Amino acid sequence: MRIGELSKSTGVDIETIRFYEKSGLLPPPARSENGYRDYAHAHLERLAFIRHCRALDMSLADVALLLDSLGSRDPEALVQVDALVASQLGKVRARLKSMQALEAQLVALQKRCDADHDHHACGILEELVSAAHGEACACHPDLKTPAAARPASAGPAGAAPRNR
Amino acid sequence: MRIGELSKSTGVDIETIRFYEKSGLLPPPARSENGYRDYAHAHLERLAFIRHCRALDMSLADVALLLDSLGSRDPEALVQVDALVASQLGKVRARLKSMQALEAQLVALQKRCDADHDHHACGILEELVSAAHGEACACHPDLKTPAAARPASAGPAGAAPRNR
DNA sequence: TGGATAGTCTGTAGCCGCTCCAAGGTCAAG
DNA sequence: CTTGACCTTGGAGCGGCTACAGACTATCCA
Repeated sequence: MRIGELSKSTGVDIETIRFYEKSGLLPPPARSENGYRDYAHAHLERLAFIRHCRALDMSLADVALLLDSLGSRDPEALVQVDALVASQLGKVRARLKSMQALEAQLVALQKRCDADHDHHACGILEELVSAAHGEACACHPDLKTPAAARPASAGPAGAAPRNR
Repeated sequence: MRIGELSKSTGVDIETIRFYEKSGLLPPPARSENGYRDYAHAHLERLAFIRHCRALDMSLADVALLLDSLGSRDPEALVQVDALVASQLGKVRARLKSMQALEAQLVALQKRCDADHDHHACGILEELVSAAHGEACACHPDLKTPAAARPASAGPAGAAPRNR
């Protein structure tokens, strides 16, 4: 099975497949005489597994961990799998919460604009500017005091720019 | 106002401030004799504006657009602002939807594991593997046929790995 | 037999939005 | 006079791809 076939049957881009190989997630396949990669069925399975995990928004590092657990008979590995899924769920829920706050903020912003539609200026920009002044704003009431120290880790539910 | 002060009063990391300057979002401030950056109040406002937009999960490119609109009296710019907020809301809602699907999938996965706790193997891994086989799985029923062509743009609600 | 087209190879660079580091300059307090 | 806090520049690194360039191979049709 050549890389194009594998790509088509999994829906994973060719470049991405090679990228997975380079990063050690997908073992290097055999090569046919012409140097083309020659994948076995196991590769397809493994690749599908990877994509399934990625669809669950796991990091590639986490996926690598799972793949290790897959191979081992070690019962401790299974505990790790449990923990990984739980932590993943936690992450997703946290992000979900902040996205919901975000949605509300955007809706507020949009309403503000509709309301001001006949006036001389767009309410949205006014709103964003007044936020910059540190005044209370419809969409971001919790940011009233810009000088306040931010919680060191994991910002408020108000969806701070996500870092790595 | 030196960069440290600005950083403290906005909660924005010093490195990030310099990064914004480099990328043209924050205009280069005056310099005092020793070469230190010397910010005016306008910079603080602009920086707060940027962070507010980032908190709404807008891209820096979008923020740059908004900042342009801020300066101009052009009524067309305001239409653009409208559109930008609307599209942002659309993006957030789409992502929200896929995150919710994702949550459900993870919960299903977790349940599967609890159920199998006394058995010889962890249900989670079995589940993920069976997904790789293309069998129906509790958490990802829409991925039954891996060979099926994927919708070209914007994958199913099932939260495919997000691209740019 | 030749040429077009499609597939594959390697390697490198770019994207976003930061974040961190090294190596040095500047300044106030003790 | 040293210590320590602050500032400067430039460059590299993160994750997870994505997009090249330039070369080779394979397959088709005339």
